[in-house]
Amino acid sequence: MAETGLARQLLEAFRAMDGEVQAALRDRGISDLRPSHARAMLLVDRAGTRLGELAHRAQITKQAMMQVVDDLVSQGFARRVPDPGDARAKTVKLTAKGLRHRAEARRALATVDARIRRRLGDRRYDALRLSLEELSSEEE
Amino acid sequence: MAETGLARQLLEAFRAMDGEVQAALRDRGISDLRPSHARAMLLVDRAGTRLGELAHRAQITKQAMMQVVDDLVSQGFARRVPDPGDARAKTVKLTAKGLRHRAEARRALATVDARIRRRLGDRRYDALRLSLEELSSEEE
DNA sequence: ATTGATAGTCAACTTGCTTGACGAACCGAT
DNA sequence: ATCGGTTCGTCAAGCAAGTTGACTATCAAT
Repeated sequence: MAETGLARQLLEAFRAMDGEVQAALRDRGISDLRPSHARAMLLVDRAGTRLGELAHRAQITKQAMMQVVDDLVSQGFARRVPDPGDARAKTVKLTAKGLRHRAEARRALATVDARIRRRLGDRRYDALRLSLEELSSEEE
Repeated sequence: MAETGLARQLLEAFRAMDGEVQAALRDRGISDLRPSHARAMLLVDRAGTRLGELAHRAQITKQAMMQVVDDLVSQGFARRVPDPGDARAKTVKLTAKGLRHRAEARRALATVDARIRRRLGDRRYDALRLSLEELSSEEE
């Protein structure tokens, strides 16, 4: 009866999960970090990572990543330090506060993933992951 | 190595598919209809459907659906006709032009879904659908 | 020394939503 | 009959997560 296309179903599933992630973050006392910002923090290396590289990892433009990093910086979770080897570049590093938040965020994300894994069972969860991967990596 | 969370993977898969849908629409000469608007058109009954009902079907607020319908109306794909039985209400109906476009849009969406079904195989496609449904319908 | 690519950034815009506030019409009970 | 609450569409504003375009400073290689 729904006759919903696959695309919409993907979006709905994402939104449902994103809601769960937000709740999981709140449960851990992290209310100042949206899921998207939390996920961005996971991409930052301990030694610092350049903006462009972060953008590449997140599959968004560097300008978009700039705004995310701007937010993280203004919240005191990250700072930009000049790259020693390249005067154009700056590496993004997490502050101590940022690292603490990231640890919690990582756990929150893992919790939600684990909950879903339990809900679907290992076999179906893995199958889902694999199918999604195939959907994403499609170029013609 | 990716260590991407499931949520992000869902979003990426959605974006990939949405891109394919847009391309499929363009291939059929429909460049004035974004995927989201195309999907909204599919929700309109032939006899006309109320705004609130459309919003309910699309799982968005009526205000959000208003904007979609505004667009469709200003593009000449739909019109608002007063509901005979309720002076508050208006039903949204597709124009002839809207119906033609919808037919094409429906084919475009079906084409993409079918392509994915072929790519994954019936078994995996159905499993994917089922898993996604379970992810969406989760309340606690 | 020039020339072209690369890193970050500023600004403006887009898409697909949300929340809040309303007036007009409807409906059920008094 | 009419009052109070609910529902319908709507106006207005704003937000989240992106995009595109233009620009500067630096770098790397000829």
